[in-house]
Amino acid sequence: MAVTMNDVARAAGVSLKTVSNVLNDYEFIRPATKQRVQDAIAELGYEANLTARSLRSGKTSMLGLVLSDLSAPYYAELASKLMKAAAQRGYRVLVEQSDAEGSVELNALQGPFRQLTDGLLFTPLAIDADAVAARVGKKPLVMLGEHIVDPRFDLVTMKNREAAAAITTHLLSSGRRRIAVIGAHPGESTGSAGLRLNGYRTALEEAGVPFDPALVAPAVWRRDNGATALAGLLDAGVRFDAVFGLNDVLALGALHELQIRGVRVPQDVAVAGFDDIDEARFASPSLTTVSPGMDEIAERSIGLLLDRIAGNETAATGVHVEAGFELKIRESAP
Amino acid sequence: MAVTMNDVARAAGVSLKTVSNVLNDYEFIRPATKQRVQDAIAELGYEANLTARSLRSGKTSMLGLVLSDLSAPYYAELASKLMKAAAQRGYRVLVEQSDAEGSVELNALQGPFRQLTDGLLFTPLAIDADAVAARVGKKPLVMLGEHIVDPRFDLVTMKNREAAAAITTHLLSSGRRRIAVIGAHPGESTGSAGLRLNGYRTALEEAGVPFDPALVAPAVWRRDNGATALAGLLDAGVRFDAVFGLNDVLALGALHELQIRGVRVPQDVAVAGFDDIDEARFASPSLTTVSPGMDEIAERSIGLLLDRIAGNETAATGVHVEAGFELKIRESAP
DNA sequence: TTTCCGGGATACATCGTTGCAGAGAAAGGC
DNA sequence: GCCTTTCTCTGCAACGATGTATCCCGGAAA
Repeated sequence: MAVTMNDVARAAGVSLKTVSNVLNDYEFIRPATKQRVQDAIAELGYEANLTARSLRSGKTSMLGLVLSDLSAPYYAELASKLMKAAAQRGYRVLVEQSDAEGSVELNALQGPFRQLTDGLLFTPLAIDADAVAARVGKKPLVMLGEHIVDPRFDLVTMKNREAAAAITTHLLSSGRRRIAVIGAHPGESTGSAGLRLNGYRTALEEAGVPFDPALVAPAVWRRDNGATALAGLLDAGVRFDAVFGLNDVLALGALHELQIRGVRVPQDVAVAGFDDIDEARFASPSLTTVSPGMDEIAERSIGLLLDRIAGNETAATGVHVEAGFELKIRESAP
Repeated sequence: MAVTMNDVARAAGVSLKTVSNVLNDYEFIRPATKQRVQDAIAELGYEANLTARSLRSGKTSMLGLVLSDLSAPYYAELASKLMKAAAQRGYRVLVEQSDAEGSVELNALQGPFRQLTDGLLFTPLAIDADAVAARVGKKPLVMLGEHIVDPRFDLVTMKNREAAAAITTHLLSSGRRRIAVIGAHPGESTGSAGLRLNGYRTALEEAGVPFDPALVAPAVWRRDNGATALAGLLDAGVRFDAVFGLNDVLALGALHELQIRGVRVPQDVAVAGFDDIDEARFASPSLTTVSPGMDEIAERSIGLLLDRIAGNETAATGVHVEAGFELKIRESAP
């Protein structure tokens, strides 16, 4: 049996509630009493039972993080930073992998997962705003990413359009004119893929370069798909002098395929990505990409969520935060 | 207020305890009663309160996973697989990042983190077996990795020595004679670094190739350190025709540095790694490495831990499991 | 001296479950 | 027809903490 508050109370010769008061920094306790209780706690090695505390208080000190796949480098790095930011403020993060399955996402909103957490960081991929709205209870929820942009929800995101436009402009300014895009999600206009593609088109337009749909290859955002999508373009005889992978793993997969085929990077084809995962810096050649301000995203989203939980943030409508971005010009597209 | 068992009981016209019995699949309930309770549950949208259940039962249905850094690809992939394996059996995984800090590791063994979980998957890096033994309570703990190999603890690991020897032999068999090693941890003999280095030396010995300490570069296992360590060797004028990174990110960092310096891989220098992270397949050139059976490790460690929790595994001494390995011969060292 | 006030401590109920013990009814054995 | 066993369901206590209400006491005010 573990040591309980009762044991401490007995040892200190005070009531149960006084021990509780000491632990919760209640204002009016005589210093001597407080000391006695603290000594007893130290002596017995008492540790508060978090489960009991949760039951009574209704708080768990855990935040939920729903994402598709923790093994994707972007999510792994993000999760790591979120956990550190949360830990600094006394919270833990419980991760749920959805595999982009709608059913999992829905369950995360109302099932046991929700119960275990005081608030949710949610990266929806399969469900839409109304589905979320219908199921989200009164517990705070902050959207991450851009699949759902809706005034009803708090949102922390990045400048997808602007950053994609900036990197496209960079490619254009180095003389590239036929820039293939890998990782489009046809029909999508709000998600990351849609916004980044939009940024790409905006940049082309500004530069007066015509948009060629043949250059756009759809792909689910995984490394292997980056390679196959690029292979598809080459095999179809599409000609291009640059590749913009809508995220880094796609770009790296494409880079790999180019090198297999003996296409020189950046001489024959320049390659750019998006995310600036650790790996991008050390690819061969190193990958030109966009750093979307992951540190800022982690800090702000944890901050916003905790403000909602504490009731410090009271905006009736969703707060939208956009982190800044930074181009990382490297060897693959100088 | 959420719907409680009491509400369900009232709605179904049975006692609180009967509802509990239905939920816990108690044997002796009339089908009609069971049905009535289930209907009431469905109608009211009742969901069991996990916190209350935990308090009463002493189980949380969560497993703890302690590792140094979730953003390291190997750990990210492992965590992802562990979470999936656990989810299949009705458990969640709560991750704690230790940053290889002893204090964090110790706290994970006894603090709140331990309380929140029914069992621990532990990758110790900073503390030793006695420190663990002194603090580990009665809750099950399974060691992952090889920093601590001790008959007192359950352990799921990989064939570090054998696999490292196999890949070294592969390099030797392709004619390489001076194989640099990156990522050694001086003075360590039991951890992954120590065992893999040991395997390397064994293979050299068997092949009758002399061991040259100058070829061994220490490095903490991160990509950037792989690059700097390799640069150090080159700058020191050490000559070699192959590089064995003790894990993949080290090898990839080294690969990057080689390419910056214009060293051709594999023509001038072959490169091999260890872990077979997703990235290895798509590096340029693709990375020869060892797949350490991560799926098996994930399955077996979750299985073992849950067996301990359920009391199905009763061996008084630690159970040691070693997953099989497989060489992945790719372009960087054909 | 009495009254009032606020600091300092306490008792009790409560959060929503599950374990234990037991009650009542039906079924089986002689 | 009685006793035992099996089934079905119930009530109460308990898990370990916190919120509310209350009580006691010493000093200030009347």
